[in-house]
Amino acid sequence: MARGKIQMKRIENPVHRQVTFCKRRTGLLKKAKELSVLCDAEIGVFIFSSHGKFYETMQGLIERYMKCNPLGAQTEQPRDKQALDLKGEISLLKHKIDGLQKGLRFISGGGTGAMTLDELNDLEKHLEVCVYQIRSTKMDIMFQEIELLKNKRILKAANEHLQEKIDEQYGINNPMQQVLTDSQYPLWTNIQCPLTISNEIYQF
Amino acid sequence: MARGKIQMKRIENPVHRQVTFCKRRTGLLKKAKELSVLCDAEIGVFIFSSHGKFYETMQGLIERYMKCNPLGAQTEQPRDKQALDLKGEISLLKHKIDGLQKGLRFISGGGTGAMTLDELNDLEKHLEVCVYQIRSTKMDIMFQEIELLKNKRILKAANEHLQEKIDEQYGINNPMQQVLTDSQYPLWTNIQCPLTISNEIYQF
DNA sequence: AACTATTTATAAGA
DNA sequence: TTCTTATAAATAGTT
Repeated sequence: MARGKIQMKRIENPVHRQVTFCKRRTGLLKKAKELSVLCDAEIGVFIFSSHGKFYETMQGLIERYMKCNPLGAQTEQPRDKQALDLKGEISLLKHKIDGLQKGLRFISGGGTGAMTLDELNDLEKHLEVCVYQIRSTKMDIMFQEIELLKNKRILKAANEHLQEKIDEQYGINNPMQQVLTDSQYPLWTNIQCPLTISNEIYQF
Repeated sequence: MARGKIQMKRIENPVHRQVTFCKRRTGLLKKAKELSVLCDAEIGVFIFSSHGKFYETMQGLIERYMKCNPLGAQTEQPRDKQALDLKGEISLLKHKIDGLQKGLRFISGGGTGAMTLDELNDLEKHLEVCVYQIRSTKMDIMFQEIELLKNKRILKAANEHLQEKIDEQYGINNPMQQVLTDSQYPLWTNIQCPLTISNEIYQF
């Protein structure tokens, strides 16, 4: 938009493309923030660069990215920058899910019966995969916790109790570890494992 | 940005705010499209106006909103405009969910164990509510279909078969209708009903 | 919705 | 990345 027009097509020169990406990303986020402030709207933007790097912003979080608002009276101050980023990412995801739910309500409210069963099934399956992935991560964390206990040789009895609980829920012969590391879309359509795992497992 | 600067704060005059919202929304979507085309990036934007109206765009779908791409070789041509809009909304939701999944993978891949169990549980619960809402809509549709069959007095046997199937899955004494119309967040945390319902129910 | 005077964004160069 | 600057684009106020 300056010193000569450019064609609206992919910039082939990788250096130019990267520079333009940087500049325009900043511009887009600024515009999003302005729209949200001026018009009292909720805006979400998420950006994946061609290399897969992930940028995202939503309403209040735009501030952080745009360096206009230094967090202010945040409830807690994580130790390192990575933790801070992850906290931010989690907030972003939650906001995105909220947006998703709004979208769903919009559709359902607009015209009941307008969505076909097949379409609903697709949506459902997508969400199931989301839940499944979260559950996998949860299980990975739980197994890590257990390993930690084992290695430290503390709370031996507690450890056994935990292992027992897991065996109870997932079956002793269930090759859970293998299943959990498969992050691709599963082929089965019925997920029958319990949706939540009691938090008491972490009260030891 | 023209004929005088404006303050970066909420526009109090509702008419001005609405006009600015319209103009800047268009501008934001255009910028998003340009960034995605020029830099080969995946961009998602979703906008809720203060009045709650829902606008959204993601990469390929920006075209439709910006009227740069008249759908082309689409698989089917819905009869009325409303149906077209809903198809669009559905696609948008699917894309958003895809984005969500990418975000999840990004987080899990980045630092395993960096997310706490509690945070994962929160995410999981949110998604469960999403799935639950979809399932509710599915059930509503199924009950409608059954009512239709009843009223038309056709395929009486088939109807009974369908009712049987549903009773089988959800329990004859389960007050499903009442549960389904409650669209607020449920208080229970374990959803144990089957995640999918066989599509054969629609092959009659 | 249009128009247009200005402000803003940004392409190219450093 | 960051800065500069000439120019293209966006848009605030007006019609």
